[in-house]
Amino acid sequence: MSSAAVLRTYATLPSPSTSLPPRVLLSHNASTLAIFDAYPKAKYHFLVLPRYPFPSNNDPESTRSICRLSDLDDLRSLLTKTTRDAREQIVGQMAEMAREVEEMIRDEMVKSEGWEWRIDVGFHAIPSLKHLHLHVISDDRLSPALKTKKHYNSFRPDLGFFVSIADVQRWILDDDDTIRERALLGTHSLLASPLTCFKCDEPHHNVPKLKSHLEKEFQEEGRKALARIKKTGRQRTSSEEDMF
DNA sequence: GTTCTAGAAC
DNA sequence: GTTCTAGAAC
Repeated sequence: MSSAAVLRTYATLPSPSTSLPPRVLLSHNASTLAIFDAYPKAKYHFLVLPRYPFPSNNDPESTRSICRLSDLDDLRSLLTKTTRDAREQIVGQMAEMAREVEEMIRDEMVKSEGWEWRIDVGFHAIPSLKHLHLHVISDDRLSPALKTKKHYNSFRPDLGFFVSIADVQRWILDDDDTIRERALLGTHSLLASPLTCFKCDEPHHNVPKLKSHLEKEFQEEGRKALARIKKTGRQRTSSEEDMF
């Protein structure tokens, strides 16, 4: 399947685990699905989708939905069309599933590479696929499917096109329309921003050169992390541990 | 979102 | 001459 509606198809399945193969479905619960991104833009890249009908936290068994299907088109419609209570529940459930996915990714990182690296969790301001989806993506950005400047810039954590889940949760708490409107101003033109490394700001002439630089960044991070683990027995400092 | 490919960039 | 990008088609 490869239409723009594929995510919506997944999100409306009454029984995801019997309809989707394990190479597509990572996990699910009453309100959300976690799936493998079909064209991963990093070593680890998953999507978290709200299911429809979306059940209320107060009545998880009910088949009644707390929002309309069209309210789940994208981040903008979630933030502008749903009730405050509904969007709080939807984003809250998505964030919870994203945390579970992060845990699975960290386990895999330790198994495969022996160290853990950053994971970014956020939405695209202007998505190409219909149905709200939250990206959970490792910050190596090393993948054969990452081919264009657009791909790369759409996941830059600092550009405004990729909107972190933390920002979205803050807007919902503040419940301020002006903040929300300003925050959703991410435009397509951002994707034409110059190619620079989001870790060290170094500019690069084209995507292949950027990709070999990212490979170097990853190797170097790994070298440092493994050295620290060897020396201290753990990767993070005690103050960093408190954040997890 | 991807694939294909013409022509720009080098 | 080859590599790479970006717009059209899907």
